[in-house]
Amino acid sequence: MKTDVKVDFEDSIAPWLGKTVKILEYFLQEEMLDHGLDLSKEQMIVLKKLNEQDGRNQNELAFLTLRDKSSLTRLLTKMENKNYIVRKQSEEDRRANHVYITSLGREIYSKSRPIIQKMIATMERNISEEEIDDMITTLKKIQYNMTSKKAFL
Amino acid sequence: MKTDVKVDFEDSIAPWLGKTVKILEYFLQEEMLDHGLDLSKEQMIVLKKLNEQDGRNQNELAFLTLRDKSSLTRLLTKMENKNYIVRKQSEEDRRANHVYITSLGREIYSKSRPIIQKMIATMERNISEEEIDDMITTLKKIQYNMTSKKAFL
DNA sequence: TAACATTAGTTGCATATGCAACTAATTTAA
DNA sequence: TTAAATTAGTTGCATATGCAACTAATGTTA
Repeated sequence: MKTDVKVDFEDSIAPWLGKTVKILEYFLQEEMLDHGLDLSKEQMIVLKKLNEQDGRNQNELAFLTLRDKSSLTRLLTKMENKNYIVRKQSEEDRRANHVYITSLGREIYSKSRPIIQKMIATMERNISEEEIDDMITTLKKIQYNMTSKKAFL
Repeated sequence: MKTDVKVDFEDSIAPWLGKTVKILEYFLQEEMLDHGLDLSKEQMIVLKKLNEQDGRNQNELAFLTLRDKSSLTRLLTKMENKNYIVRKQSEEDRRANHVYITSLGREIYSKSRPIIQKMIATMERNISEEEIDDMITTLKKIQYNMTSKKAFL
């Protein structure tokens, strides 16, 4: 008989997820500082998305990075001040800005990659590929549960 | 042959973890607002720890909640202003403050519990207990990897 | 016990964040 | 084609956060 949902927060995945992510964030932050990189993890994610596909507009970037558009606005402003990106008003739709990564942005981004790889190598040490795949599968299920409309009925 | 660590960020657990946690945070935030609860998730975690054991000092609370002590200072100040907690200077060590949850704090905390339970029920829907336990096991391994000193050699 | 080191907590400075209200541009409808 | 609705982005206001430098109290040690 295991139809009931666990009642105690402690038994659920939630606090474990939160704690793990926090630990990863601390690791990343510290590594960034140690390497003298003037780049927050949030900015790094934006650079990553732009590196994959340049010229997206802010709406797309906000969606892709799971951020409120106002938060993205300010993030981009800081990145623009550091010359990591540039905004260019779209000619087809003057409300929209295309966002481009600069060569300095690419340089900084490429410097951050080894840090990410080190983090991944560290966290996945002694964990089998199968275990990792299983976890990703479960995470996807959770994401589906949280975002599908039926969940809220 | 699977001794190599995955090189691409996309294949690793990290972004899945980050995204899942963000989605959970959005859910929680929205539910709190909908229920008219003047309580952030961070404040909720503090209340939870105090509800378990009252009178801890700020250092302990910062450690338990994985927060910088300065961040905790400000969190507590806001909570004190809302009369959810009180600080009392320790008589044995006048540098330290004991932190106590008030009756209003307990009331607010108990109102938040159904929200947490709803979140857990939603996220764990159609996920077996075994799957959940496996995930927690893997999360613990990751936490160990990130915090054990050997990881940094 | 006086000098030094450590510890608990606070504050300045910088970053990131969400919601709601807003502007300006574009699209839809009447 | 003009009015209404929608959309992209910005800004005000509030929260939360880390690091480094700081104060005050306690502990250590010479």
